[in-house]
Amino acid sequence: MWRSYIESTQMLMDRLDQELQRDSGMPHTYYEVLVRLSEVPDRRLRMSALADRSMSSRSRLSHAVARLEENGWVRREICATDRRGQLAVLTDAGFAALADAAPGHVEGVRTHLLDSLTTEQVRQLAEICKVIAERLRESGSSCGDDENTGG
Amino acid sequence: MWRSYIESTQMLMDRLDQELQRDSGMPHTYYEVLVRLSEVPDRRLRMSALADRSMSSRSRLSHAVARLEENGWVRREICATDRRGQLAVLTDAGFAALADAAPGHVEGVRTHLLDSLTTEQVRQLAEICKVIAERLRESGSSCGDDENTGG
DNA sequence: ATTCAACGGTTGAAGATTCAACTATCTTCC
DNA sequence: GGAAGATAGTTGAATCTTCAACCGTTGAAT
Repeated sequence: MWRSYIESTQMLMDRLDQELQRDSGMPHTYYEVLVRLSEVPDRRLRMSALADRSMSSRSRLSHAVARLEENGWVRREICATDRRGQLAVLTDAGFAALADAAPGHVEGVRTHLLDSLTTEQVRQLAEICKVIAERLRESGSSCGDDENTGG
Repeated sequence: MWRSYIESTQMLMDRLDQELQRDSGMPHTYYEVLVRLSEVPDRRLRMSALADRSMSSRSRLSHAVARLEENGWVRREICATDRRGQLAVLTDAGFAALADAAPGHVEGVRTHLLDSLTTEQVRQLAEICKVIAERLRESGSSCGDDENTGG
């Protein structure tokens, strides 16, 4: 069963990543970043909040935003209330790029995942994934990169 | 539902990868390569067969085996029947490294995945994953890297 | 006000993955 | 035998991820 899990997950993600890369020139993880930003009021989010929502380590996000910034899809702003903070802001160009990439990606998800399953199975999978994520979050002493408390 | 899928998958894999890296100094993909080799008679496999079984692109495997070879865990042999072919052979040191890493990894899978689910859910997930993988394999015009027919 | 630990985020190097050539061998067909 | 094309696998460059160290800021205790 674990074997099946690895297999299907790896293949599915590789496929979607490939399609997304081909169609929009960005990896799936970067696409996720844009998505999360697009869903939030003002299309801006603190780096750490964005990292959490996109299941990314802080340093990964830092690099990712750096690249998205080069593309003109995201812009950084300094946080007013906390001078350590940075806001990642989705630009209009970024929103456009997302709007451009989304339909194809959604279609891919449908084709490669949803269409393979019965309605009942989709329901089951949703429940299963929810439980797994919750458990991982509970037991999750570390989700980011630098969790070192000792100095 | 897709959201949950991404979330749980990403978190689960990241976690297991992290644990495996910490405990055995190798990423999950490399671990997979060793596993597949260990399961096969003579512990040796053609590169392409190994790539298929470990859900890896050919070039990824090539790099992976190069590194595993540096570690002394895998060795290459020339294929007798096809001089283009290479055999990847699991060394004794490689088998030992695998035997050393396996229990912790299995425990991780149990803790982070199986223990979160009911018996029924495990059964459901197995079926779901099987279907997804099958579908992807059917529709899979490209699993490797160089699928170019023109040249 | 000063000190010190914790927080928020970045950076550079090392490791891993992808992409697009590329070499060498094998197969097919004439 | 020889040309054309398909196969097996490798390589280097570019990209992405991780790891560990780092800097500046904030919060809390004194």
